[in-house]
Parts: sequence; C-alpha cells; structure tokens
Amino acid sequence: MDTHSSAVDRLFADPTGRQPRADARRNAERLVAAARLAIAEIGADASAHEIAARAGVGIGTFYRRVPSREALLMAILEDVLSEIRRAADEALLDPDPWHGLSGFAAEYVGLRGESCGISDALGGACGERLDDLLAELRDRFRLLVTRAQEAGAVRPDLAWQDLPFLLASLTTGHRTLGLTADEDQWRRGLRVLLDGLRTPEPAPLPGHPPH
Amino acid sequence: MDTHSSAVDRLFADPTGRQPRADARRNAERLVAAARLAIAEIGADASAHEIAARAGVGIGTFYRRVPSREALLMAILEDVLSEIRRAADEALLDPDPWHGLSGFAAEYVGLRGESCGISDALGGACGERLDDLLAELRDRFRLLVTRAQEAGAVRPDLAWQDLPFLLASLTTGHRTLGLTADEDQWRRGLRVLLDGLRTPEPAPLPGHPPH
Amino acid sequence: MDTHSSAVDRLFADPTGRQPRADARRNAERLVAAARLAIAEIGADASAHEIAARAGVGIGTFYRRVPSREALLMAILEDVLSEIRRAADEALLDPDPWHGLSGFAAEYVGLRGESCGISDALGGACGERLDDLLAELRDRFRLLVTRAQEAGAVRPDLAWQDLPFLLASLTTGHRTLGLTADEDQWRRGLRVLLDGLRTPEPAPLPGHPPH
Amino acid sequence: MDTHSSAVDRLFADPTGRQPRADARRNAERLVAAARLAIAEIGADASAHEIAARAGVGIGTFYRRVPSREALLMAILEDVLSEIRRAADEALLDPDPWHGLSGFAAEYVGLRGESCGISDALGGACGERLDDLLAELRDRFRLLVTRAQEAGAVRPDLAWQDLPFLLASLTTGHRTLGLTADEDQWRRGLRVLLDGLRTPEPAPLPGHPPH
DNA sequence: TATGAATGAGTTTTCATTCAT
DNA sequence: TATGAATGAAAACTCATTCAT
Repeated sequence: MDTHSSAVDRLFADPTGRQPRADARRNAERLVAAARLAIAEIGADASAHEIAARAGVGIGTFYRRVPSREALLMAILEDVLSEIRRAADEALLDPDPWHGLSGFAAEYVGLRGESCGISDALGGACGERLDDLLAELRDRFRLLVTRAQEAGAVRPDLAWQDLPFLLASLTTGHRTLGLTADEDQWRRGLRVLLDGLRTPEPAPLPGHPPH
Repeated sequence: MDTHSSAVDRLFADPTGRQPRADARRNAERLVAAARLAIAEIGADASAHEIAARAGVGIGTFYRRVPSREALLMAILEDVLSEIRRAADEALLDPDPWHGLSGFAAEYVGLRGESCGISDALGGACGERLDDLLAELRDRFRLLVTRAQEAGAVRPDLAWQDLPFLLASLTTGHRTLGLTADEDQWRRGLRVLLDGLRTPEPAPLPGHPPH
Repeated sequence: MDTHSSAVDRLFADPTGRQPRADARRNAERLVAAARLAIAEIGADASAHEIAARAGVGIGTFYRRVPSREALLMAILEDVLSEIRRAADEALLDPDPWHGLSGFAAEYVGLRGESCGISDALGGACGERLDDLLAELRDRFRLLVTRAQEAGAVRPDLAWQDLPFLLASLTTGHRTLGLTADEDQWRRGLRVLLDGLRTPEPAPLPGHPPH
Repeated sequence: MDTHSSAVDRLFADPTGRQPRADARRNAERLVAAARLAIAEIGADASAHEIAARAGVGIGTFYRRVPSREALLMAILEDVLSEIRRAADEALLDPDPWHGLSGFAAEYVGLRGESCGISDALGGACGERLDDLLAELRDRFRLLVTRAQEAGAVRPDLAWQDLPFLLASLTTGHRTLGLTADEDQWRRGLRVLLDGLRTPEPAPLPGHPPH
C-alpha cells in the first residue's frame, strides 16, 4: 500500500503549492492510513470521527485536509483503481497472454481487497475522473481477455465483462459468513476460477453475453 | 419466499406459550416479507420505518413484534440459511453427486442474493442459534464436496471450505464497479466456477488447505 | 399573533389528512410559538435546539414536524406576509385613502416586528410561493400609494417603493444601539414618518425614483 | 474610512507601553480595514478567517493583534461611533441648527451603514468604553434636537430619542424584503423623514416621550 | 514574530427505539 | 393492541480559538 499515491496526494495538496509542514504531512499520511484500515476493518461506512480518532487527530483536522468524507473515500478508491490499471498495463506487456492475465488477476484481488466496500458506499455517484478511470479499466479488461482468447488460452465463450465480475466477486468474498477468509483462501479460490477460465472444452456459458 | 417461514415463528417465541392472535401473526408475516423485499431492493441498511411502512403497519407494531431491527435481520438471515440447508440436504440425496452439487450451487447464489448485505451489516455478531446453523451448513458443504470428490467429479485438491467461499463471493459480486451485473451475469460466473471445480488435471491449489 | 395561520398549518399538516393527535397539535403550536419568540429575542439565527428547548420538546420532535429549520422560518415569514397582505386589502377598502394607508402602516410595523430578521437569514432564497406573495404585496403598496396621491393626501414625488422601504426600516429599528425601543418608540417614529409623507409643499425627493 | 483610526490604537493598548513595531502596526491597520470591508460586504458574521485572508495575514496574526473576533467588531463599532460623534460636534457648530441637524443625519446613515449589523451581532454586550461613547452621543443628539427646536426648525413634540431611533432605522433598512435598496433609496427615505421632523403643525406624537 | 495546522464545541439533520394515546 | 409521536445519541460538517513550527 503506497500512501503517497496520486489521488490522495492531490486531495491533500496545498493549494498554494508550497511544501506542506512536517506535522501536516504526517497527519495527512496518518489520516489516509487510518481511513484505509478503518475501511478494511469496519467497511466504507466508517465515520469521520472514527477515522480521525484512529489517526490520532481531532475531527477538525480531518476536515481541514479533506473536503468531505466521501471525497476521501473517492480519492482512495481512485488510487487503488490507478494501481490496478498500472498492473493491467504491465500484464498486457507480458509476452505470454495467459501468464499476464493470471498474474493480473492476483494483483487485482490483492489491491482491491481493502477498498472493497467503497464503491458500494459511493453508490454510483462517482465523478468524472473516476468514470474516466473505469472506462480505461474496461478497455484493459477487454484487451486482456481478447488477447488470451486469440492465443487459445481462455475459453472462447467468455465475455470480457465476466472477468471483472469474477474478480470483484472474489474480492468481496473476504468475509464469508461463518468462515474467516485468509490470504490463502482467496488465492485458492482464484486458482479454481482461473482453471475455469481456460477450460478447453467448456459447456457453453448460459444466457446472453453482457452488452 | 415463504412468508410462513420460521422467522415468523421465532418472533413468537413467547415464554407464556399462548396462541398468538390471528392479526398479530399476520402482522409478523407482513413484516418479515416486507423486510426481505426491502433488504433485497435497498440493502441491509433499510430503516425500521421503511420496513414498517412497506408492511403497512406502524413503527410501534414493528417494535412490538421485533426486539430490534438487528434481530429481524438475524431472523431473516437464519431463514435464508435454513433454506440453504434444506437445499443442501436435497442435493445430498441426488444420486449424481456432481449434479447435486452444481444444482445446489445455483440455488445457494439465488437464495443468498437477496439477503446479501445482512451478514456484513451484522458484523459478525451472530448469536448462538446462528452459530449452530452455520455449523450444520459447514457439515453439508463438507459432505457435498467429499462425496463429489470420491465420485471423481471434483478436483481432489479442493478443500470443502473453498466451496462456501466461492459461492459467497459470487453472491456479493452483484454490483461490480462500473458494470451492472444482472441475473445472467452470475449464472455465467457460476458456470466458469463450476468448470474450475471439476478440472480433471488441475495445477495444485496454492497454500495450505484451510483448517 | 395567530399561531393557527396557514403556511405554518400547511407545514405541520398531516400528509394523510387525518386529524392530528392532541399532543402532536400541542407540540406543533408550542414549536411555532417558541420559534417566533426565539426569533424575536435572539434573531433569525436561533438554533433548532434553542427553539426545541424553548418549546419543551426534543430535537427529534422538531424535525418530525418540520423538514428543516429554514422551512420553519419561511413558513413563519409567509404567514406574517399573508397577514400584511390582508391588512393591505382592508386598507384599500377604506373610503379614506389616507386613513387606510396610515392604519396599514401601523399594522405593518406591528406584524413585521417579530419576524424582522427572517428575511435576512433566508438571504434571498425565498421559494416560489414567497415570491408570489411578495409580488402581490408590491401591488398593494403601489395601489395604496397611488390612491392616496390621487386623493392629494400623499406628496406626489413619493415613489411607491419608498413606502415598503420606510416601513421596513422602522420595523428593524427596534433595537437601536444604546436605546431600548419600546412600543411607543416606533409609534412615535411612525407618526413622524407619516407626517413626512403628506407634507404639502415638500422639497423634491433626491435621486431618481426607484425602478 | 481612515485606516489609522483609533481602533488600531486601541488594539495596541499594551500594558508595557512600548512602541509597537512598524510591521505589527501595519498588520493591525490592515486587519481593521479588511474587517470593515468584510462587514460592509458580507455582514457582521464575517468569519475571522475571512477577515484575516482579506487582510493578507494568517489567522495567527489576527489573534496576536485581536483578543477575539467580537473585540474587533466592538473596536470598529467604537470607531464608527467616534466618527459619528465628531460629525455631531461639527453639526453643533453650524450656525443654522436645521442645516446642521439635517447634514448630520445624512452623515450618520452613511457612516453607520457599513457597520450596520455589528450592534446586533454583539447582542447588547457592549463594554464600558462603548457605554461611555454612547452616553456622549446621546448628549449630542439631545443638543442637536433641542437647539433645532428652540430655533423653531423641528416640531416641538419630538423627543430627542426619536432622532437616533429614526436614523438607526433608516440605516438598517438597506435590504428591504423584495426590493433592492440602493443609495438613492435611503436618501429619499431620509428626505421624507426630515420633512416629518419639521412639520410645522404636527399632530401630537403618540405615547409618552421615552425616558 | 508570523504562520497556518490543530482543536473541539456547536450546528443541522437522521434514525433506532420508547412511550403516550 | 396498534399507532405514530417523542426522544436523544450520533453523523457530517463549520468555525472561533490555541499552539507548534
């Protein structure tokens, strides 16, 4: 987890463009770290007070750095999605399409895990920048799937939309009721899933491919 | 959805043991039905007022029937899990282990879908009765997986815990960020997943099997 | 002061159209009375808690009856303006134009006094209904002035806009710095003002008449 | 507006009696000027940050110079009242009592206009110094009125307290509901009012003269 | 000394829950 | 018993004021 990533940096940037004071910078970092932790632990409805308290600062400091709780969530989500896009771009450079895709899948789940509930909490009110990012991500997903299919590594009946759906599913499965899902758990699940993706003679997928 | 389900019964766990009045019972049934609908539509944070209004009763009646909003969520969750247990029991009676398991998987996702957010909302505070139910479910999962493995229908390296994890994942994946997941979406995902489960010569699953 | 006046009634009306419960009605009346008093005493920035406390109810009750603090202010203002419009209509029926106008002037100041700060607090965001009411009031002012001028009772160089301006001024002058303005004070001021309005041979008013 | 006014001096009422540094004095002047402007533009609830920003200094400097936001408001009010006192003294030197009084009235409204909301914001908590100033002002008002009455220029039934009341009223009438009052507006209103003051054969003013 | 970061009480508003009718 | 009115703790957010740099 890189707390110096861009959307959050932009959020905390001094409008005057000067170097922020040492304590300000420290508190900003603490706030982001606390927010990510709180979100991972108690979900995206972690309150501003909760986050501020975890960061060891007053609520006033929270709102000095951040225009709103939602803005902080969005910035964190944006950063995570940026990381994922970067991972997708690297995967597309892999000479082995299947190796690229499967490696990306693992990165996706690892990166997305902690910020899992944010997108639900934002409820679709994403903002232009996030929309652009999502559009770019969709492009990468389509390319990754198509390329692997052309190489014969992925079942031809798979729609590219199935991939983000399955990966997102895995991501949100962390807290399975009655089971505590650990790191190994999702890695095992991912393997099953990947094996399902490359089945050589699959039964045709049901329903219409998503538009 | 059966409005005469056991959640209603449990709402009448009356120490005096008297027969409840007919209209009281009807109100309880309405409340449970309204709650399930509300949760399916607007999530587990549907307000008590919302549920009462949908049931056509006052908030006072709500709290006469239900000790707390959380208790109602728990009762509904219990009902859903009961139905899933029943589906598992039926699946275990299927002479074809694979057919039983794969049919159960579809039922699981369908049943669990509507009550999806409840377990998150409850945040692990489950209560004894729920724990018992979960233990029984775990037994069924283990039996389903073991039986299918012994029949050679499921990869031998699969741990039984992988199945609830994967099914729960699919269940919560309904709203993938930037995509609108419909009925077809999870059916397609489930097919991929099932294909992954029965891979004949799989690469060994990573990590240790969950304890 | 009539606490049963229409805009406030509309605000507190039960959407189902039924007769409100006795305690609800009592609390509604208390809230309006408390709000008017609080506004008169500490200004339009009286807090919702303050108003609720003065009414002897919890903050929750305040917000059960009222969509927002601002809505309550607006409803009170609307009622006062309605009263003023009624007073203007009566004044226009007076066979003696000057008698009608001067009586109206006194009513205006008396009615407007207590709600004095509200319009400032609303800051121009008035709402359509209020705008309509204001337009109607402007009509009355124009008629009152014109009629009195045609009867030779008011100086011909007076613009009708001067009248609401002067009356509003008198209204807000209640708390003159260093003087506690009582009832007599504004009555005396009003007399001076009225004498200024009917000066037979006035020096021409300066500036352009307002548009 | 004189930025070297006594409010600045008073902000340096330093028990040690040392000469303030040049830049400190410049900051104090800036703060007072900015505060007057801010209050004139956005009212007496202009925030401390707003004033500091307009003065081009940090909030820390604000509070180094000023014990509290309220104290600054009071100091400014004092300055305005001082200027008004000076205007009154000049008016008393005018050989024509009516000319003096009417000229003073215009000055009063002009001077008081910008600081209009301050006295409300202070809510009566004035402080000793302000009380003294107000007492002095009351003397001037009494003299101005008495002198003009003795010269036969002002109606004999006018109480001197009526004058500050009427002028203060005009001052606060700037934003009449539904009308935008401009400079001309209050000049026209003032003319009406002055005409009312010198009415030769007025009906007796109602009520008892204020004590 | 000047700065602006940090603070927390106070404001508006929501909602789970209790209680009078 | 059914109702919905009343309640108050809690959430997001603001701003006067203090304090570390």
